[in-house]
Amino acid sequence: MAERADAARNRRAILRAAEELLTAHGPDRVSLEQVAAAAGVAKGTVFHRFTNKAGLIGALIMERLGAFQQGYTEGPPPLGPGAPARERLDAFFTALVDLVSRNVALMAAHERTSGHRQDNPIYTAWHEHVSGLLREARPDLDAEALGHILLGALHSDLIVHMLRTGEANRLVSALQTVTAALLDQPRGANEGRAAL
Amino acid sequence: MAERADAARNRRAILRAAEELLTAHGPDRVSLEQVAAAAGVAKGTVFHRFTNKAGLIGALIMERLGAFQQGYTEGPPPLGPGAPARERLDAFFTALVDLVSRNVALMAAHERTSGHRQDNPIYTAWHEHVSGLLREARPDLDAEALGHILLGALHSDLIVHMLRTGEANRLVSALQTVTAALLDQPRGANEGRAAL
Amino acid sequence: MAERADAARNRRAILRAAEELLTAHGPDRVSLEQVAAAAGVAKGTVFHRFTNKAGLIGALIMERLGAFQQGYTEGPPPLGPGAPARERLDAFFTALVDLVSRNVALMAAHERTSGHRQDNPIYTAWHEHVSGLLREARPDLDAEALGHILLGALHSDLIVHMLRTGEANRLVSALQTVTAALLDQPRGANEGRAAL
Amino acid sequence: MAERADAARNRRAILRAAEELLTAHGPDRVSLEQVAAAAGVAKGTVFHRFTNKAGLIGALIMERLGAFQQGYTEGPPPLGPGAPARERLDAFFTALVDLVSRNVALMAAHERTSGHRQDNPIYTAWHEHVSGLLREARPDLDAEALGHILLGALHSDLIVHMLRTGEANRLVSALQTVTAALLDQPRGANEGRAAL
DNA sequence: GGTTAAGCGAGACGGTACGTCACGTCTTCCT
DNA sequence: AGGAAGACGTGACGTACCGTCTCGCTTAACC
Repeated sequence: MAERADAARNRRAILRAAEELLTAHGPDRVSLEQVAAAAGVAKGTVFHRFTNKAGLIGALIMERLGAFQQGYTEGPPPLGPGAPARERLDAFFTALVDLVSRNVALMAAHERTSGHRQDNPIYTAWHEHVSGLLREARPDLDAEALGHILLGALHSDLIVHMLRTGEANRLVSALQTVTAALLDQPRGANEGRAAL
Repeated sequence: MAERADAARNRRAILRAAEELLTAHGPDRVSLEQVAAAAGVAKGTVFHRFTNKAGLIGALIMERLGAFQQGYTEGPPPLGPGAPARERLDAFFTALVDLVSRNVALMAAHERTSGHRQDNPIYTAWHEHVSGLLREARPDLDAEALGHILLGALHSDLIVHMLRTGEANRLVSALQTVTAALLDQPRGANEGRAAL
Repeated sequence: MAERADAARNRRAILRAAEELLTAHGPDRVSLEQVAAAAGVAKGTVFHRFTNKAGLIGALIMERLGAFQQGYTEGPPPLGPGAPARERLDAFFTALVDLVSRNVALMAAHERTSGHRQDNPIYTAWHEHVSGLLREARPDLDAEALGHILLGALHSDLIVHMLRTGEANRLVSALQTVTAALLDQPRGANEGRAAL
Repeated sequence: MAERADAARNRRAILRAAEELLTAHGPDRVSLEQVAAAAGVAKGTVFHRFTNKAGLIGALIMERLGAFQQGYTEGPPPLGPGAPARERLDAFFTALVDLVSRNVALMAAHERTSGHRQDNPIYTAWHEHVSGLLREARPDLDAEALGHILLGALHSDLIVHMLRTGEANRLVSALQTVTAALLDQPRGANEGRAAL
């Protein structure tokens, strides 16, 4: 059955109210009752729709980041397919740091309320993308583990820390430094040490 | 006045009880009332001693990680001073991943209950150590940002993820791959791209 | 238009399910959703048919007590017309206590969910019957008020209490004692005190 | 430990607020949250103190009816000891109808939210009083059952019904008619019929 | 026997109150 | 006098139920 008209209206109202309150005060200072009140809706409705606070924040995140998914899978190069791996990685991190920066509050809320990052479908997609590109350029490296390390730089804590001094671009540069170093590294240079 | 005997006894009892319960069930599933009960103490005592849940977990962490501090600042090489930067970094990450792995539950609890990582004295010390060594070996790189990225790999989420498949050593290897790549990278190789 | 076949089938199924659940667990422990499920029907159907919980229980009561109505208005003596008032009253209370005893759970449910007893058509009919007979035998008494008092003995609480010890017949006896005392009382014996 | 000062203050505030709201709107139209708000207290406090709505109303009833207990057990005749049973019964019902009339709303609330009347300590005390006096005057009757019947007249529904027309005194008169009839009835008059 | 519109069934939905839980505080008692 | 004890106040959470609403289906009456 299609979503009822009033349901859709309330869904939007709740998301908008949640977005505003969460970005303004942070997830722990906002109760779902406040969200409900701000949306002009009863508390039960919020739970009915989004199960709990994590669900609500998750839906918000999806709304924000869902569109980005397309950009790096189907969009034009250098973000999308068609460019060499290194350039796609650089573009990906640039775009991602930017995206996360613009949604820090929500991301932080999400990290606090959700479980393991690695169980999150969005993170999983990002990781597959990054490790795929790494593997493409350097099949001899442990792309999976390296992917996790690189994406670790996108924890909201760190982003906030860098944003405080207005130096988010340093983070991008550093990430690009790392990828460059990895892709340029002579093959087998690290062989003997992996056994440690 | 020195700490009274009963106070010290209770302090220890609370820490032991908290440790056991937290590692068993995670921070959100354990109330301080349970901790108090398990320690054979009243709730007020727990708060009197540790202020709140974050304080209690912080004390536990300190107890566990405090000793390690000495190892990398004053201990014997390659962890302590005396070895080349790269070896010290390798040793540091090896030891740290091991340490965190053995205390994953507590670390996760700490991450959930504390504020920004970057405001935490332990993290700060780690970061100063890592970025110091990086700077020593490669003064031309942004050691500070790179330090944060490398330490990002020690988020409990990721450790847990790697431990699930018993592959924590892959994480160590990957970290060493990254440091090796960074330290071996031709100077200035990344210059032009940082401006992106 | 006559009631549709499926509608009739569902109506019966709902009544049967409601009856069973209500007598088993009491009205507050049974949701209409449970009733619907037990009847193999959607919740909306229950509301469509019976408006609300009070309506459903009311319908059940009607089903049970409706037949009795005939007994005391048109049936054979001593319950029906033809016998002296005292005997009819005795027969009425005997029959009524028995009837209520056999439907205690439903009666209790009904009392809880309906409004004032005195607004209920069934109760009204009972009261008119009883006060009519009283007035017939003793026009000098306040038959209306006495009728309410006598019928007060049929509150489910009291019936349950008496049934617990298997002494419902004591209640019948006591009621008959009261009616006998009232009808035998010398006229005007109470006159002076009513002014109190 | 004695009740803390703030606890006592809150207890009183809650009772006052509950009293006012309940008598004004009835129990089903008043939420404990409203009571809490009106009392200037958090919802949790109300539950902490009174467990649930039934508990709160029960406490209110106790407060109102507790004092009356003394009147008929230790007070001056004709209510208290010293007068003949019949006069004490008359006085008791007169006083009780008056008391209930003045607290109809609360009594109705109590009946709706509590369980069986017969399990209620106040009702039990009333019943023991009434049946004791009946037994004293007429040991040959079933004082226990008759006591329940007489007290049945004090159901709030009936009181409300009588109050509607300003005829609560008719109820008192009728009750006195019944007791007079019972006490005056020739001994053994009802013998043969009890076997029915 | 096919058509159709009114009644009916289904269950998602909005709303309200409830009771629970854990936190952190406060007073009081004990050592 | 400092520490321990636990009653207390607080507010968010998630649950349960009610009654409503919309939409799709069925069925019985009519062509």
